[in-house]
Amino acid sequence: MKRTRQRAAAADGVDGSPGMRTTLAAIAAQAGVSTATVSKVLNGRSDVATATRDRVHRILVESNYVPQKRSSDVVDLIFSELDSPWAVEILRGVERHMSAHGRAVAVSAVSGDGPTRPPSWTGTIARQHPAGVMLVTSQLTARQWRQLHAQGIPLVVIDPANLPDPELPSVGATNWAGGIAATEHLLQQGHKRIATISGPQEYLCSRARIDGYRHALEQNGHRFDPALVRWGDFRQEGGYHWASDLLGRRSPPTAIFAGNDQQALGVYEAARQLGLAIPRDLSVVGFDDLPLARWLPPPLTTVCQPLADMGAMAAEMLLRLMDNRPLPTRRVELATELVVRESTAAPT
Amino acid sequence: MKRTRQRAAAADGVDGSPGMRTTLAAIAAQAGVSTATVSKVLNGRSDVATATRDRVHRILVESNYVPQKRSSDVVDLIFSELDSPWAVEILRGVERHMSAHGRAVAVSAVSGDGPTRPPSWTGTIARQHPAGVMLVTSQLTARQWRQLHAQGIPLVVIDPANLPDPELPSVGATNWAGGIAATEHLLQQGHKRIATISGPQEYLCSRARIDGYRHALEQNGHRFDPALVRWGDFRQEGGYHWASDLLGRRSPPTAIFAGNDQQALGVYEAARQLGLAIPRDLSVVGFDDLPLARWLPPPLTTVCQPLADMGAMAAEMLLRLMDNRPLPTRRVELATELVVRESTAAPT
DNA sequence: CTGAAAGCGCTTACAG
DNA sequence: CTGAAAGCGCTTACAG
Repeated sequence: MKRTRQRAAAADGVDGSPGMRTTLAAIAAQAGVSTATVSKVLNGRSDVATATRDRVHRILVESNYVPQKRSSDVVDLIFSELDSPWAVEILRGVERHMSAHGRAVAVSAVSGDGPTRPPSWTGTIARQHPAGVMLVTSQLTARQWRQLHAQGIPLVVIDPANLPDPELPSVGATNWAGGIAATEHLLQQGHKRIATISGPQEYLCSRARIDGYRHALEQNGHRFDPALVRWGDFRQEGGYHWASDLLGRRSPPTAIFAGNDQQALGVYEAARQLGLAIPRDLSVVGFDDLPLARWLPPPLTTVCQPLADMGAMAAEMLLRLMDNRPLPTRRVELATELVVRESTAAPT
Repeated sequence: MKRTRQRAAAADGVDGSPGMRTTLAAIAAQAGVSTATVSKVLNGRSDVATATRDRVHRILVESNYVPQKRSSDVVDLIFSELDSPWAVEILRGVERHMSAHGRAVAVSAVSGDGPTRPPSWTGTIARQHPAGVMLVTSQLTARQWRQLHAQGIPLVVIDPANLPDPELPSVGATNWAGGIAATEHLLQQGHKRIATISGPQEYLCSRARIDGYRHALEQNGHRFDPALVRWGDFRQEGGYHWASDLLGRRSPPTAIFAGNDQQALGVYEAARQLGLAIPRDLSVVGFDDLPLARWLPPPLTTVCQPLADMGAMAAEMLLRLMDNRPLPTRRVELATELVVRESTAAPT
């Protein structure tokens, strides 16, 4: 008798109330079959009638059923793309902090933030029931967050692409301040025509960097000229494409704030093809300070974004959420810092 | 009665026979306590006498006890360092193939192949009981392999640092052929003093590349000069250090085969500081063909190593091992290919 | 502090 | 094809 309450709660699991896992017995009850049959369906045995199998299968999917086991110590780290040195920096910070706390980090990529991403990706995550989830530079609708939240899966976003909900814990960097620092550095060197190539327009960090650029210009009595602004893709290709475009103008910029280090590489290539020397003919500022930045010829002046620290901070926040420990704050922004190297100089 | 055999097998589990997991009941029997007590120790309850707790704990550790649960669908991908764009390329291939087969990839770094690595790291892995393990550029002693093997944990090595056992499945690239291709390309352009900076001397891939370099020289009637060979660290720093050294010689090389792309970046920097233009004053060849290679000023001539494909291939091999499906071969080497760009030219 | 016993979620050999 | 029943590894409320 003493177990009655618990039993009832388990049966309720089907309704998907947060934190309560659906049991095989609940599925069986709903399908009107025995637990043995549900077990067979789950294990792909052949001795189940097709009609029965289909019905059970449908209910299994609808109920987001996951076999119970002691909660895993695996935490998901989900990138939208797994294709840049940028990603390793975040991963390194996350891995270091999580492994120090006995957690494994499962890395995955949900290809493309756009239409290639399956609409139900958050559902897929929820069905795996990880101990916690970290999402990197990802679009997340309020609905998707609710879906994860309802399953009781702790979630932290790193470098959020948008801000769907002020309650959603996230870690970013001071992108706006970084945009200001980059632009003011160029202004101080005497540049008048400073162009910028930012990231995708729909990313928060792209917009913040552009706004910082604009703020610095206007604070210093310069006009913000939309003709000198391009939205890129945060890849070498985008930097190359738009730098070629900007440098082909009648009065080309003398400096380009490249939005990130990878785009700066593209700007270097565009300049090289046009026979422009950096920094003599063109100054370039990046963003991120990837390990390779100091090794480029010439070493890249860039805004350091502490990616590994952001990863570690997000990991710590997630651990707190997983243990129901309080979060000092939901939204953390780590400081960026300008690192002056040899890709910037006074215009000639 | 029908369960008797199974029961006995479970009890035998304590002896660590491959594939058989130790049960809590077996631990209890060995410790001379009830299963309830072992369970309490496992769950850190306080109502266990210290002496009992210690004894149970010792047996738990000795027996490599892992609570049973349906075998996880997580596969471990273990790097010795998680600090280079090189690592993401492998990770991308592994992740793509594994996620297509419903497996999650847990990434970790065992810091340092050397003394900083805990001697028992393979024991740590064994204790987690992952569904499978992939090790990247890692030293593995025969003893360590046996430890994992005894636990019945499938293992594949990517870019093995050494070859402890011909039975150990591994995926590499044709490093020797790549070394030849790089060197012959430079010879064909007319270079006579070709230096090389390889990776750490204890890595198989470093030695294979050097041997290819030597082979190409001797095949073409050139003398192999040890004074033109350096063992690096596969990082920018090593390339920079040894290129500075080589270029400071009385008769400096006119070309450097840099061992990998990151070291090529260091060579670029050394050349830049000495005022040498690439390729006019110095030709440089890399190895790997990281995505950034084509974006360097000038774009780097390099030997393409299909890192993502190597990751995917290793993933496929591991999946086969996990399912007890046959492996066509234990040792796979994917082809490397020279990619000629703008960092090489005839000496002037 | 300990363990017998009841219980949990799930699986399986077998009777029908 | 189905499910009652026995079983598995593990946990827990409770009696001693």
